[in-house]
Amino acid sequence: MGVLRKTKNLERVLAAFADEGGALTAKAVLDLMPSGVNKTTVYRLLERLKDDGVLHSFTSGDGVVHYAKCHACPNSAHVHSHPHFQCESCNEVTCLEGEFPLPEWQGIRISEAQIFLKGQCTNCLSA
Amino acid sequence: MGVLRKTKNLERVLAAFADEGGALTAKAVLDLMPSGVNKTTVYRLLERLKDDGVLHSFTSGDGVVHYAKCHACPNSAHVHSHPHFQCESCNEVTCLEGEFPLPEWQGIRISEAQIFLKGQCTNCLSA
DNA sequence: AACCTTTCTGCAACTGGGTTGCATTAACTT
DNA sequence: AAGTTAATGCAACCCAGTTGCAGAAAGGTT
Repeated sequence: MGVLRKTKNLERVLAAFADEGGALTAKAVLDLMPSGVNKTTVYRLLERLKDDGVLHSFTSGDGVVHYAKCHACPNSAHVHSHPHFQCESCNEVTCLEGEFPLPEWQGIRISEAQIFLKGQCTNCLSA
Repeated sequence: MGVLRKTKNLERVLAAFADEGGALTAKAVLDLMPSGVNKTTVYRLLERLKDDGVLHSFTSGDGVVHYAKCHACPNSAHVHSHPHFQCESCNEVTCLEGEFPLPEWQGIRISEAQIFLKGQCTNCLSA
């Protein structure tokens, strides 16, 4: 599929991710849209942007799907085994840069790791 | 809360986890119960067993909640930062023994890690 | 045994996130 | 401006999980 037309709603979604450095849930994106925009539209836009490699999605520890911009993603290899992090104080969810060293485990072969960390972010630590 | 009475359903749930070494979803447990048992009952039993420290729950990479027996859990300290693993061939979900070394990241303090790995399990590798 | 109390269970209704089909509207092409 | 096709809104739906309540089963007491 992918995005083919530059609509108002598409620009608004992109603007939302441009402003926010972190990750957003579908509901958070919907709340940022003007009232009247349907949730189906938001879900479809997020899905399309994912297909296009503009966004990637991941699931936070409590099962909520988050979307974030793809920074250094060569469109060819979308690995996204980088960890995601949620601050327990401000609840902000962010992508941590850099790949995570895949752990070794005997007897099994690991091909993919989804790592979700919780703790205190820089801002909240110094506050 | 916690479990107070030894009912048929409770024994059936415990039996399900005794047979399966791995983790089960609420739906999987419900499917193992005799027809007529209500899903609400299963959800409540799982919740109670969690409160009692018999089971722990975690979310797989795609946001599905799984339950598994607590092996070496001192009832006092339920950390469960051990990784969970899903075989991409047989789809079995298991707990990997041993704690995972919490990664270091500069600027933030990490207090909790949820790690979900995918790959090939021992059985499927040798098959 | 019968009786009483409390927990457990089933039911139905509901919530919340997400999806689908279809008719309408808006974007791009010519 | 007209035609094509994508994007949108809407309503209805699916699925996992929750809630309130009435009735059934456990366990204790006599």
